[in-house]
Amino acid sequence: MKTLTKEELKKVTACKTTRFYKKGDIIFSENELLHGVYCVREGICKLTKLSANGKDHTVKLMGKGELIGQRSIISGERTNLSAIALNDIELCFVPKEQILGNIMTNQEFSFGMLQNLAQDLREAEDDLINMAQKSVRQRMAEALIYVDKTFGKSENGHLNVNLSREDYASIVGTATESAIRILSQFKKEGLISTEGKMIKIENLTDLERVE
Amino acid sequence: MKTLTKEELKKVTACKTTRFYKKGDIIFSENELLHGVYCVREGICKLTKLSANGKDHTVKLMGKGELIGQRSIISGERTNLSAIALNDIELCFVPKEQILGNIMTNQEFSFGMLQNLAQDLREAEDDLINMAQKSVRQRMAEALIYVDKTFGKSENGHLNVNLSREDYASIVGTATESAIRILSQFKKEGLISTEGKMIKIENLTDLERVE
DNA sequence: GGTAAACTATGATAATTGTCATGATTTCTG
DNA sequence: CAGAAATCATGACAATTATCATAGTTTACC
Repeated sequence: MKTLTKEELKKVTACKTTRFYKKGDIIFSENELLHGVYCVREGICKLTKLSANGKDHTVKLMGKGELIGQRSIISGERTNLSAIALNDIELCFVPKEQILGNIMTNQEFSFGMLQNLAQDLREAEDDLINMAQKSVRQRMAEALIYVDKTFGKSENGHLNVNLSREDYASIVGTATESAIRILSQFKKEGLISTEGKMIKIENLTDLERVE
Repeated sequence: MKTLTKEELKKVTACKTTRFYKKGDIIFSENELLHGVYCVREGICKLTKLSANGKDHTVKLMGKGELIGQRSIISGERTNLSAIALNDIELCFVPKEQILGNIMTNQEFSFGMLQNLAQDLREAEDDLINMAQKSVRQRMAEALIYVDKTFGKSENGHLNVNLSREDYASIVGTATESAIRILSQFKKEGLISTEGKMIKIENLTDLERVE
């Protein structure tokens, strides 16, 4: 957004609206036509896809400042993922006309968008390869590290984002029971500790070494 | 490329060069800085990533008309994948200055690029979810259908692209032995037939239904 | 055309992960 | 605060997939 001129920014500000969602609310579902993009102001949401067996897989967690729905707006296709609030969140909605207009008239904005997508693509490819080549145990360790690095921890050291075991299973791509089992193992091994559903990383170095 | 003006096209044509590679040749490796993008003129190549255990995973097969390396050029990062020729191929190389120049001056070209990346991103996300949620058997069936749909078959019905069992294993994300076993099963079930390493799809309908 | 190298095939077995069942905790809500 | 609902935990077992071993086939090349 920082690539827009003052004039353009004024227009965007004029037409953007703020929306609030509660934990568990669906921002949009798979196979919808979006009318704009969302930017996360506060809170966290997940992008997921439902599978045939009723489970869903979490492709990405989105935090403050991240754009949701840009891919669909650019390609003009329906959404391939759904977006669901993981806690109470505040989004700012910008109509697609605004986005597409700026893309066609402001090269810098357009290039910024290109870089965003390039980054997302790289991440998706890396995730694909992790999924293909790493064990559930290793992917779980990486998921914990990812949540830690991306969303930080509170004063007492617990991960800021409170995900259920089911959420972790959905990120890692495994059964909920397997996720629980592995987290229990990590606890026994002293890699993490838990307090209710809150998780604290106790030994990052060894967690990074998990194989 | 069709979004360029005559003038711009003339410039691209002036600086582009044609390169030939033999089967197995490395076009570029992981973690390289690219000086331009490649467009496939003839033949097929694969984009792969090596894992810790020495196996590699194939992210995508690239055929005639497809662009390679655009992500790296746009993000300015090193490559995350390597590109390897699957048969004798002809590529046309365009220096990055040309591409970046056109992105900054031609909105239509830039938008076309955006749509390319959006498409790639969608495919990568879909692949990721397939990897997470489908069985090896199902992914193998889909790989065969993909190769059939994308690269077609010869007069006698065999798949045009001749991939080794190891190549299939790398696409599906499994051990070579598992890939061989599953193809043998498919053969017994009458879904496919083979002649040497050439594969013919005998029953597409049932292959699509594999679970 | 023969030989080495690469690839395909298949069995036996082990490791990983999923599924089902059941109970303990925690969290939510009135 | 109590009861219900959701979540977490763990065992037993089944299914899937990987690994190792070994042999047959095809392909490439001198």
